[in-house]
Order: sequence, then C-alpha cells, then structure tokens
Amino acid sequence: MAQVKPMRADARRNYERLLKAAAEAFAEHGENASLDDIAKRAGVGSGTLYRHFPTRQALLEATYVDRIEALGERADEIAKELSPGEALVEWLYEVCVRTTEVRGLKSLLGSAVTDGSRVELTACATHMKAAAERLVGAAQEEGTLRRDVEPIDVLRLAHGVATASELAKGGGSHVRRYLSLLTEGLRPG
Amino acid sequence: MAQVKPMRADARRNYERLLKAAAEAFAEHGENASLDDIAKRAGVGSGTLYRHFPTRQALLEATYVDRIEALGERADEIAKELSPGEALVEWLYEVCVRTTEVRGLKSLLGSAVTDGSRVELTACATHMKAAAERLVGAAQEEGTLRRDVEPIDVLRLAHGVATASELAKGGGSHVRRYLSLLTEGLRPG
DNA sequence: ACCTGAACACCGTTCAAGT
DNA sequence: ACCTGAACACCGTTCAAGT
Repeated sequence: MAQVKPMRADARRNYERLLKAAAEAFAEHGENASLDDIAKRAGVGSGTLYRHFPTRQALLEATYVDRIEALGERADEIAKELSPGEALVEWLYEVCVRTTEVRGLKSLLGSAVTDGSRVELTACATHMKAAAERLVGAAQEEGTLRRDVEPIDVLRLAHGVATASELAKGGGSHVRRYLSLLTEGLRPG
Repeated sequence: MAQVKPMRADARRNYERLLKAAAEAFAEHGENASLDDIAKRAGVGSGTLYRHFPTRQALLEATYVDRIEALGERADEIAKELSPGEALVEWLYEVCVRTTEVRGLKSLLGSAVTDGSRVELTACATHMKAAAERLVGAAQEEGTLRRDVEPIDVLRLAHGVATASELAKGGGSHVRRYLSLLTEGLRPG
C-alpha cells in the first residue's frame, strides 16, 4: 500500500514544478499568493494545478509537509537531550519560530489544530498531534506540566503565542519571551 | 475642535447607511465581506463607499468604534468592583469574548496592537492601550502581575488567547480556561 | 490519462460624467 | 461637494477541446 499508481512522467514533472513554484510564491506573498500566478510560474495551465491540488489547503500541505515532518523528528531529538519539561518548551519554541518564519505555514498549522475542519486527518495534523502527545505525556509524568491540559490545548496556545509574537515588529525576537510568559504565567514568580 | 465640517445631508445619510450595511455584512461573512456587496446593501455607488472609507480598515474601525469604546469603559467599571489583579483578568476575558463573538472585530484589535502599521494612532488603538495601561499599572503596584510585562504585551497575549480559543469548536467556552492557563502558567500550581 | 487555456463569475479600485 | 456606475485589472474555478 506504499506504492500508489505511479504518475505519468509529464504529470509527475508538473507536480514537482508546481510544488517548487508554490514554495516560492508562498514565501514571497504569503499564504494567499495567487494560484494563477503559481501555475504560470510552473509553466502549466491553471487546470493542472487544480487537478493535482483541489484546494489551497491541499497545496499548502504538500508544500510544507516535509517541514512538518522535520518538526515531528525534532521532538524526538530534543527529548533525548533535555528533561521532559524543558524538551516540551524547547519544541514549542521551535514550532513557534517556524510558524513566524515560514510564511504560509501558519494557516496550515492553525487548521491542523482546528476542530471540525475536514483537514484534521491530514498528515500534518497527525504528525503534530503525535509529537505533542509524546512530549506532553512525558512532562506530565515528570510533574512539570499541569495535568489538566491536553496536547491539543498546548498546540493551540503555542499557535496563540506565535500569533502574538507576529504582532510585534521584531516578530521572532518576542517568541522566547512570550512563550515563557505562557509557561511561567503572568503572576510574579 | 469637536465640530468638524458638518456633512451634507445626503452624505451623512449615505455614511450611516454604509455603516449599517457594513455591520450586517461583517457579521454574516466576516472581516472579508465584499465591499461591493456592502455598497449595494446600502444602496449607494461603490465610489461613495471609498469616499467615506478609503480602506477596509477604516470601515472596520468606524463600524466597531462604539464597541471598542465600550470596552474602554468596562475597564473602569470592573476596576471599581474587583481587586487590580482580578480586574485585569476579568477585562482581558471580556476583550477575548468580544474578539471571538463579533466577527470582524478580531482583525481590528489585532492591528491595534501591531507595530508599524499606520493604524496605530487610531481611536481604537488609543482606547485599548489606555485601558490596558491603567489595569496593568494597578496590578503591578498591587504585586499580582509581573513587572517585566508592558501593557502592549498583555494585549497581544490576550489576542493570542482569543486566537487559540477560536481554533476549538465551542469557541467561547474555551476562553476562560485558556486565559487562566496564561495567567497561572503551564506549570503545576 | 492528463494538459491547456478560454470562459465565466466575482471582487477591488478608479474616474469621467452627472447633480 | 458629493454621487453614480461603467470600466479596468485581477483572481478563482470550471470545462470543452486537444494530445
């Protein structure tokens, strides 16, 4: 079941060109980059784009799926180096940094943790939730994370922290601080 | 300086019709409601909409300025009833609830706390920042709020909490919990 | 089986003409 | 001084025709 129908040579070439063009366009113009422009950059008709990627979300996911997978792997690497509580925070930090750095990734990660959207079962959502579950579970067993939060809550709040950081001029420079305000709380230590 | 040039009767009528139509349209279709549709609902030409409101942000602000002012007044009412620390949290709660309830309000409140946008000097941003300053200052003097946060940080983080809550199905029902996770922190109490 | 690109609908924005 | 609405540019989406 690993191997689905192999694509026709021209179809595969167009698919890859579209992904490359999409990555460029999203980087330049954000998640709302013109789909028509992406097709043009790739040198294909607009219908071809729709054949391969029926929705904008599908194109976004295909464009960034490797980055999402990398975040999932980072969760395990970090878990080996740090204590569970520190690992969770460090991973959330990296998630937030990617969210603010890579234009277009934000809406994808957002819909991955949104209730009700059909997109929930996508690879992206699956990877993120699995990674969060591992780290959250370990931190709770260690006793450094409240037991009344679910992995999905943590992912949503991290998305909120990334959103808050984006409102500041130096975007990324606020991530660490805003994240620690979330973990430590707003009350004085 | 209170009284600027009085508007011509037809101009004032169109202005009010546009605001009414805008409130309806934003409520129905969110902050990206079609401007053309708003002009049509109001029974005016599209050029008239642009004359009164040169940008979508300007129309959003005019539509919701009364709600923003109400939030500013709520800050003072709450401050009379609760201790400074409790008052800040309760006000932030109301801000988050409005943000998630009133479609279109979110982008307005977001741009009010965004660095660099020219919109910073608008009435909306001024009201929100003034209210936050009063509550944050009082809570810090009381000793129930960290001294290393600025009012703008608190407003941005509240915006993040509202964003996180919106990702959950029951939107509003998560606001209280997510907000308390921010104030208390993710570490066990 | 897949691709192309014209065609359609929709939207934002401007501006000449009108009162 | 203000309004109208046609005109233009742009974008998303579909689909008949082509290979």
